[in-house]
Amino acid sequence: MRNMSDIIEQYLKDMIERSGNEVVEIKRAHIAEKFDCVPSQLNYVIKTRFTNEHGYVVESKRGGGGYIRITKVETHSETEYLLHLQNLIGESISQLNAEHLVQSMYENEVITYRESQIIDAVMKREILSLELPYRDILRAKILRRMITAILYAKE
Amino acid sequence: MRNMSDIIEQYLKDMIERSGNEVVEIKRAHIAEKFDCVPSQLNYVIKTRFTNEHGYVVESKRGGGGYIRITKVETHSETEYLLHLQNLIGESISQLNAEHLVQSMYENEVITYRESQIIDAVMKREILSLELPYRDILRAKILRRMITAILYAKE
DNA sequence: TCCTCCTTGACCAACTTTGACTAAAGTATA
DNA sequence: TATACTTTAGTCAAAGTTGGTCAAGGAGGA
Repeated sequence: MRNMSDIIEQYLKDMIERSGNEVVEIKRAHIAEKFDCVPSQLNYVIKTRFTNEHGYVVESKRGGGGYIRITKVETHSETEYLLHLQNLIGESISQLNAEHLVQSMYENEVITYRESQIIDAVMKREILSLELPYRDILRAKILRRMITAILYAKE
Repeated sequence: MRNMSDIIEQYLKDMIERSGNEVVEIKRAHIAEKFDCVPSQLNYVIKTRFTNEHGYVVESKRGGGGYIRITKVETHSETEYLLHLQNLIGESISQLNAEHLVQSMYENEVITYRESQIIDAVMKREILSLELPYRDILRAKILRRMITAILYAKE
């Protein structure tokens, strides 16, 4: 018995998968009606579950014929995908965004579950134990370096 | 008549067993009501009887649709070894010693090559970028936490 | 008695739902 | 065109729903 946001998240991900893992285009009000919730709940779902760090790109348009389009980031080229993530990290990253990003790597089968657990462990603010903003900067440095290790780990 | 905590402990363990010795997901308030106790008693039971050392992993989520999930993990043969290493690390460790230790885990087939590369990446002094002795302390904290992740990674 | 473990509740933190208000884009009309 | 109206989506903060922490006090045994 999950909550509405989880259900909508799953519904959208199913749609994306059925579309051949590419893209889904919805009408906000239509989905809201289908699940009997307020339209802005869709914005909440998107903001918390379909961010860049999660590996999605969201576009939208208002007015007549408006839409929300969610595109899953291409991961055909693993190298390109990882470089993209490193770019996303930049000089600083929050724990939450880092975790989203790690989850994305796992879901895209770029890392194993165990690897995701190992990486997540280091992302915790209580482990990095520095004051902001230095903590987020250190986290970014570590995460970028770990991704580099993944990129070049050839046995 | 035993105490409430023991009863709840048994109840949860029975649930886990009935699930095929795997996992149980509960709502804190619901169990509290069932046993007519305050919700925080569940936290006490979990903290004293379902720890990692006991062989359980506990996850939870707050807010609507919140839950507490308890998963039983089988203790590997290398558990002793990893606990020993954590002991060895202590409060502080140099880059060199850390690398030796990671190498040892790899040679003992407790981690994969890729995992060793990922862990090594974070051990570098230029990544941790703090002054001594804080750098060695941070490294120890990170390494110990990563080993914990390996110890209790489900799946 | 003393010590350890258990129970309880006040306070806190995280996550979700809701709706009023806002902004943008399309459409009709003067 | 310019303007007004309609149709969408976006933002934000308040309220609601869970679980977490901590410390004080209680119960029971050595």
